[in-house]
Amino acid sequence: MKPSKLREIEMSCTCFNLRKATRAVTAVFDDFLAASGLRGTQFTLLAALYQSETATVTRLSQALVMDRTTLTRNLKPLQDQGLVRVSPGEDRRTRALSLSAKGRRVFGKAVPLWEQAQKQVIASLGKTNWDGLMKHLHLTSERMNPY
Amino acid sequence: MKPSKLREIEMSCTCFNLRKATRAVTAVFDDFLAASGLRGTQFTLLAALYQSETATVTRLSQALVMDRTTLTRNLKPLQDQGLVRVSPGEDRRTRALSLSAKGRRVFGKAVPLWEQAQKQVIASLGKTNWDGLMKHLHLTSERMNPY
DNA sequence: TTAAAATAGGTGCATATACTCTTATTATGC
DNA sequence: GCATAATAAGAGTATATGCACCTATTTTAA
Repeated sequence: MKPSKLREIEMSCTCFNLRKATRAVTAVFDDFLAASGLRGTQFTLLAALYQSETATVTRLSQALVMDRTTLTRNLKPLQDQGLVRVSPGEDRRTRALSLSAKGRRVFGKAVPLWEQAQKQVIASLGKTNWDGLMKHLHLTSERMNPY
Repeated sequence: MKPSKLREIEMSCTCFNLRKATRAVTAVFDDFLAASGLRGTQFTLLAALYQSETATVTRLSQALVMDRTTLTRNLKPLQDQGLVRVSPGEDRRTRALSLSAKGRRVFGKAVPLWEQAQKQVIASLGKTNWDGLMKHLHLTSERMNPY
């Protein structure tokens, strides 16, 4: 295998370059959100639960387009910190997910931090490039997902 | 907090949308590469090691722009499978990383599978959109990374 | 030359991701 | 009404990610 070929793989691999960019952006969000005690991923979960009256694990995982079992694990630390409550659902199979008062408080404090992170990322890229990035990310999620 | 605000967070969060797209694309690559026994991330590591004569953990982590300790953990299963060899380096501090014969063989078999995955992703997005995605990902990595 | 700083690397801990398998419960078809 | 399908969720296992901390070396500077 030629060296040029290998450089091409690194430059052109959609998976690698997505993961690399995700690592970088996640670090920015985690830094800004640190003061709230939340990670970027956790902020998303709280945001999704903030208004929902009817969240269950399966429904939420579908809404966020993530694996159900991944969501279960991601909810664990939020439960442990008392931010998310898990109560009996409509069914004896289902569990209702909701934010606790503390969860709402923490999320409320985190929103301005999230806005700062978002602002910094947009400023770093320039608005036009950021718009382009988001457009392509939305398209990618749409076209890839078998859901 | 208004529902519209929350929907906006989900639609506009750079971190969430990057992670979501990454999950989707990673699944495609992992599926195609499954026959080789490699994950997308592992394929990248083997590609980087394929030609390198002077790889060490730190140098490779810098080349791939990933945390050094993450790389250490990611190399572990490849070592265990006998694909990557770790030998004494120039220093008594450093360790030299290289592909074993088996590692080269497995990587060689995986390349066409990677090409299929890549082709499918490009086809799903359309070449123009894929070009746009990659351009924005490269830009994002450049602008975000403090390295 | 030797104490301090820099470098290379690993571990502990915690979270993020997802496949497979299992259990419990509900819904369906006959 | 009951056997079977489908649904909801958790556990086991494995990889991916990165911070804080630690050890072992090498380099540098006084």
